[in-house]
Amino acid sequence: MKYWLLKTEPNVWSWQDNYKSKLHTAEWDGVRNYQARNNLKKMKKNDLCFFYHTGDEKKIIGTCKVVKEYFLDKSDKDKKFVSVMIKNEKKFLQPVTLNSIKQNPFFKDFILLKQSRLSVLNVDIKYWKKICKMSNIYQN
DNA sequence: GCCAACGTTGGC
DNA sequence: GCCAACGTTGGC
Repeated sequence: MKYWLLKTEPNVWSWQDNYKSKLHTAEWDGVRNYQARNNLKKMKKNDLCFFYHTGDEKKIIGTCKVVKEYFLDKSDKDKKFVSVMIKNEKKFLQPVTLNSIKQNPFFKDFILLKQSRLSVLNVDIKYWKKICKMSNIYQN
């Protein structure tokens, strides 16, 4: 089981938009960066992802689950990029802000901070657990 | 709105 | 294949 982080500009596609979709499930499309695409291709069914809002928000809103592994992104005419299907899981009681992550030295090697332009990235389990604690969703 | 950090494109 | 010029992302 792997953990990921998916970035989106909430004006374009938000947590709420995804939640309003049938079965809270929607296609994660529009990725046009090869490194991000390669990460999409590594995602397995039931892997979990953080749902991150960029722009004015810059915070992790909640978690979602990969319910369908990668397939061709129909919005890409050149057929080079792929999508996955994701389903909303848990909305954080307390969204975890980029700022709070940056403040904590624990996260100094987190890819989120090192490659600010990468929109689909792997999350080490130690960061996953720590962020879940900060969100007040999970007890441990 | 600016700009750093990347990515991409196209001339050579 | 190099790299200058240009385009994009996303944090500030």
